[in-house]
Amino acid sequence: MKKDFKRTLVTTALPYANGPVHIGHLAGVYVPADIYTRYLRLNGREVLMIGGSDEHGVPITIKARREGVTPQDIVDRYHSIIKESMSGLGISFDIYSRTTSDIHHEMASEFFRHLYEKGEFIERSSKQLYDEKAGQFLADRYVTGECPHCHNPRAYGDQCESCGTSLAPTDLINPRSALTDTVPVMRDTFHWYLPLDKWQDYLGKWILEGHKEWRPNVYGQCKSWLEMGLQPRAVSRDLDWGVPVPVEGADGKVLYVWFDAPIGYISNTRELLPDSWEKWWKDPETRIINFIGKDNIVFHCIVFPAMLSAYGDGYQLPDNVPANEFLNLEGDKISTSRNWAVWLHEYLEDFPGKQDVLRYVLTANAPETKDNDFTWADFQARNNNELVAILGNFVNRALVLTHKYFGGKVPAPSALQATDLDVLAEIRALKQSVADAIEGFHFRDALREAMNMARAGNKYLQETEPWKTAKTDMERTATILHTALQITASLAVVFEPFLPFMSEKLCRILGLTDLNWDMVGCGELLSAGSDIGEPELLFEKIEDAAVQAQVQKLLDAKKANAVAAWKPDPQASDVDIDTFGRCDLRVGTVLECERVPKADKLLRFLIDDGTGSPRTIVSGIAKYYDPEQLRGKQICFIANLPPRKLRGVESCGMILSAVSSDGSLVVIGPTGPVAPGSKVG
RNA sequence: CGCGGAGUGGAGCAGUGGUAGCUCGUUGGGCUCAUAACCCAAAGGUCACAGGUUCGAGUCCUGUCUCCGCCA
Repeated sequence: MKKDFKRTLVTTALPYANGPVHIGHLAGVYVPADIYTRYLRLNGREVLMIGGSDEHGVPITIKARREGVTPQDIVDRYHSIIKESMSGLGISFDIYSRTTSDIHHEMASEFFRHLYEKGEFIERSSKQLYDEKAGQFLADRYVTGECPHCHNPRAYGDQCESCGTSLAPTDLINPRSALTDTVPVMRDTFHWYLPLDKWQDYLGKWILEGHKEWRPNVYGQCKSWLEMGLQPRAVSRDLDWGVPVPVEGADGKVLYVWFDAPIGYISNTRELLPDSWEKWWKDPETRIINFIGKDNIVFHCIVFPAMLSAYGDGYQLPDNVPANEFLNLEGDKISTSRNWAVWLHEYLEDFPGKQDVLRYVLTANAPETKDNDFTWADFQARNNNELVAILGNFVNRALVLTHKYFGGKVPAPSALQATDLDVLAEIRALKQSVADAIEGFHFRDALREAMNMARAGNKYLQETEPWKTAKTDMERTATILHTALQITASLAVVFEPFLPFMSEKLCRILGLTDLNWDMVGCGELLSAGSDIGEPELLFEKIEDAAVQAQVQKLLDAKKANAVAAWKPDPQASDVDIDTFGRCDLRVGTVLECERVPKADKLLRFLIDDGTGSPRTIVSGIAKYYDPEQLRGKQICFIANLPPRKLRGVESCGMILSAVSSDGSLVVIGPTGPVAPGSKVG
């Protein structure tokens, strides 16, 4: 830290309350923020960790409409899931509140009014598309239509995902509302804008000159925005869900969710500390750190600082904004709407008592410099090969040996040898590395250095071999185990920010209380003669079946989602009766059916088509039917397709089948018996 | 199209001018206190591609390709 601040305020991006929290949120924001906060507390620093749900905005109203409930129902549901699951993972918020609270509405409202009265806003009118059936204005992305450039029929009002062009909703050909699929109309409206351009020089100097130490992704994106030139940004919306705009003539208008959400950091602080909240926001001795994901960079580095500066009254700007990149899942990007995610509340149910495993994996593989991938195979490997094999095993070795040779009491050491002094010195050096890494927001490095302490412990036992000295020299054995136990105690402390559940358990076994960072590396943490509890395993192996079940769960979810999203193909263009009549459709009886050798998908049929000479048809449906299932059945086929060779077998016609929403396939046949060769039409 | 980030041994990731690293996996050896765990050693990379600057480039410059974000 460049400057010696008195206290630190840690804020965490407010999760949007239209769904539960998943591993992407955790790896990006909450786990690193929690490590940082716990570390500061362990150092006896004055620190607050502020969190809460972001409960306004259009997507919540849409979800509510789809489910036929109120927006309040939606946010109540997800707020409690999020709050409970965060607590279950040991994310140690000092407060986790919500933006629908009275105090937040009051605070956000007052914030707007103050800026309004100071003349910090400009008012602008505009034309915007309006959905008459839904009775609301449409955000850009809720208008779809044909792209004027590439004529993709499913372009969004902000961008065409087919050709990548940025669009305005009014550019679209045949625009439709994504809410009701009706044709929107143009209406006049007006909004208040925060003129960011007014803060261009101030923010530019603050970031580009004052905060070169910010992460490259954060600094780079700010630089880019500043160089393009800041533009006024709307801070209100035409919507009935949110904080009402508190001025005359603003009926039907609410604060834009991005305006009110960051104020949530302040109102939540105030809710926690009604009398002393101000020193956390307005005292230059307070260091503010915003933990966020990369999608939030401009709001936290440009928009919110501009809001705070416009307000004045001593509000402090963040000292750092450590933004992480994104975490992918099994090679695909995490998506709430596609249900491609590992949900925290489900993880806690599926893996009870394994909170630290998730914390460990998400930290060890945190997307600090680029998008990273979470896989269940990696989750299992890190648990089994690192937590169990390295950390758990070292602690277990030390505890078991103590019970075996010294009846569960910390043995008194004699003179320490070079090996003993070396390993303790190494622990102290690693402690410093961990501290430096955490203070520099390099949590992945910090965790690795902490694990190196356990590695050093294993190496120490390997080199000193107390199980051998126990046969000849109990005094030496006592010294070795005394040292090994001190290392174990150091691990209990150093891992507290990362793996708080393991730390608590180990402290209980060791009888360690009142943890403090200074305890790490101390050679006399556990005094000779004190009792050590029965050894318990800190981590246990995770079997293949458990992770396979998780992978299967993901695949099932993906499939279920595809089924839910399935719609029949649109009707094809008209065809005249003569064209149709030229298709010779007939019924046949399956005489023989067998797999085509060396072809996974093909079945070879011999069909009685009434002509007396059986017809051969090859069909690519072997994945859906066993040959026996179709023998003797009657099926429909097209008789007059030109013969075609498939895997060397000549196929005379095509068997008709239907593909269902879940991708399954069913062969089409008559509902009652008919003569082979009967025409279909 | 624009802007920012990223592309490194089998996997996941560090590394911003000077002999290419870490964790896991693999192979060989050692140990046996420990959850078949631990310790040692080895194999394995044209650092996306093509040019350029430099005595020297994963690292700087130019171009190309691919992925992610800027829209909740």
